[in-house]
Amino acid sequence: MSASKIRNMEEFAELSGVSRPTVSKYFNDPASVRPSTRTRIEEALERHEYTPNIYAVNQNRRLTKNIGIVVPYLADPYFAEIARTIETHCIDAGYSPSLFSSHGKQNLENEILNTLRSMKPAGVLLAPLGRASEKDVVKQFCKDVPTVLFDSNIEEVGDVFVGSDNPQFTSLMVEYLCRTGEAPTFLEMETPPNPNARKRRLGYIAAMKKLGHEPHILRAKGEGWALEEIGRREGVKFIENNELKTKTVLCSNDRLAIGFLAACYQKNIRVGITEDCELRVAGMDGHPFSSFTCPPLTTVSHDYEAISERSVEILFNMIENESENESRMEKLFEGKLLMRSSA
Amino acid sequence: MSASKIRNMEEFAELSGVSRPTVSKYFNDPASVRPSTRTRIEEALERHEYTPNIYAVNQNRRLTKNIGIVVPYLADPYFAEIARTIETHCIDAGYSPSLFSSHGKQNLENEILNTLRSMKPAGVLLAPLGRASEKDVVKQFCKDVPTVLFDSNIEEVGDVFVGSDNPQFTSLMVEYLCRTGEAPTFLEMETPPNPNARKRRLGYIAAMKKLGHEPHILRAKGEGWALEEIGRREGVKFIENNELKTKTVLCSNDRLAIGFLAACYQKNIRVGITEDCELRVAGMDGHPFSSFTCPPLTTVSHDYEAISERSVEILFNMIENESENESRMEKLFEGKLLMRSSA
DNA sequence: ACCGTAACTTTGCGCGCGTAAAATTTCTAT
DNA sequence: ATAGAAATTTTACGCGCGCAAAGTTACGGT
Repeated sequence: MSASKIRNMEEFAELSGVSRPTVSKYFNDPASVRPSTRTRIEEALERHEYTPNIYAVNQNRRLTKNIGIVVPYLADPYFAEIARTIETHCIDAGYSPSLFSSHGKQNLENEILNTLRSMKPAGVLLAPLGRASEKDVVKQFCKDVPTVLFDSNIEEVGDVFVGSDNPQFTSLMVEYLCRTGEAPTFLEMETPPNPNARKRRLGYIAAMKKLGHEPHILRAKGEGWALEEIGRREGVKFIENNELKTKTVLCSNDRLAIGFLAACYQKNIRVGITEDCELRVAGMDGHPFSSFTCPPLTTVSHDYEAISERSVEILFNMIENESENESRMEKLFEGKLLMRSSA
Repeated sequence: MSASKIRNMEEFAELSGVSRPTVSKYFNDPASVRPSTRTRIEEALERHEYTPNIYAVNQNRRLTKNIGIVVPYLADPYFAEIARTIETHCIDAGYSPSLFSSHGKQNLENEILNTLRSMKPAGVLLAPLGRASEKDVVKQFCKDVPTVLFDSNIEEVGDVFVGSDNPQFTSLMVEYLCRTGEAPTFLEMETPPNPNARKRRLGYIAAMKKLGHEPHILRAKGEGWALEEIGRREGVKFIENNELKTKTVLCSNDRLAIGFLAACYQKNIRVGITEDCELRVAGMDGHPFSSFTCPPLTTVSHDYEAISERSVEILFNMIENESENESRMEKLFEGKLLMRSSA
């Protein structure tokens, strides 16, 4: 708000009639200086527009106020959504979040971890690529930097994992599907990009056996993160080859389900729970777009809010307590069944 | 790769048998030191694992190597996709991109611009909120920092805008729709979150008149970025109130169209171009999910690659040439018609 | 072999700020 | 009012590195 721009804290301190270190103290915690002093600084601040140089600040602070957020694939609205929530929580707590996406590539994930390391962040929230992650690299990173793993668990890596209870997802959905109709066939990726898929498959098998049904699994070929495309392409094949043994299909995740719905449409198969429908299709994740498919997708939703809130909370605890890493901690949240009209 | 970790450039210089400033020079441009010197440094680098402190570097450099990327809403796959492409281009050019999302909120956009300013970035690629942006704030920012505006234009703000030719989008689509069937009704937001919508409406009106049709516009009520939800909710209303005067609907953007398709499904209206369909629906944007709707959405796609590549290219030019801001420059790209089965 | 120039390396300084220790002020209890 | 403790402010130093100027080395022409 002033004509004269301040160059540094020294100058600003002079203008506000306080010594520089006091000003420094004020910026680190306004409540830590005497009210009268604080007022003088804040009045000067209104007149003179000054912000401490973040680079100088970060160079000298033992620990920066930066928080790294890493997701495997930001173009996936699920991650975009959860990143958004986490980001907001960090800002509210007075930290500066930096968002990174691995874009599904291992080498990029490694590079990001290196960049992050050199940022000396107070902590990092990392959703690893999973299967494609270089386990040793991630492990070492977790040792160097306070890190909370989320979404995708890597065995024995890091001190904390926060995510969803995948077996619960499947058993919940399988029970629902069996209760309301025919037992489901399971559709998944042959080589899933992340380890949650495996847990879901095992959960499916367990749930089916428990209910006295024979598991039946369909494996879609394909690599990478273009799950919808894979779901459609492989879905068409399965339909054409008549490999759908049942009238109910449970997809390992919503994006696959969205692709599979497109396949059904293409092959003129009516999906839904009404009389005139031939097939029921369900997904898992509670993908932001799952309520706009035709028909709207029945799915099990992550507890987005709880996962992101808890991740951040735990990370802040780690930061403040310099956490003695006792035993590895896993915090899992249950999913919620979203009954819509596809199954 | 070593046991002893290096504390600073001084130490590393000693270990590599070169003076510190020479090492500094090497890190700024490895080619700027004598080959023999370079070899010595690189050999030491293999033995000792050292990275310059980015904060110290950025504090002292006239200009950092940081590039800011700001999008209005990262949970929108369109922006996620374009951000991803831009990010990659920046990295390839040796810069460090930082990604920010305004999450549709003006105050967040302003905060981000402030953060960015204090990061002393070499340049910024900014997709402003548009209507919701605080014009003066953005304008001032563009004066302070080399900035390329993309996606959403703000009149007289900044030196460069790169985006799509919205009128061309609509005229292309209107012509196609009229050629292949009934002239379209236009469905848009009553209060669109960004200014492209206005250009599209005007483009629609112009194209319709040119072809001798009376424009007909439907306005969906609602605020914010939940476009699919608005498209569905309002779509249902329009259908129930019988406000669709024609058998063809052109939506102002794909997300609205996706919502509208859901509305049609809900109201049991068959959408498509085959005999048995009652309605044709088209969108605009080439949204990543538009090919997985049921039916797959006919739309006009942005030239994502061209827009992101050109934006970055222009920004780098501005950075290198300290560009004398001649006249304001606008670079518009044409859209490509994606004929699918919804219209 | 010698000199001049270009290319490179070294010297020396300063960037803007955090922070420990010293000096000062403020507050509390008598 | 006053000593002593507590809270705050000041002094003094260092962080790790970029950069300009000075010094040194390499190289080509004669």
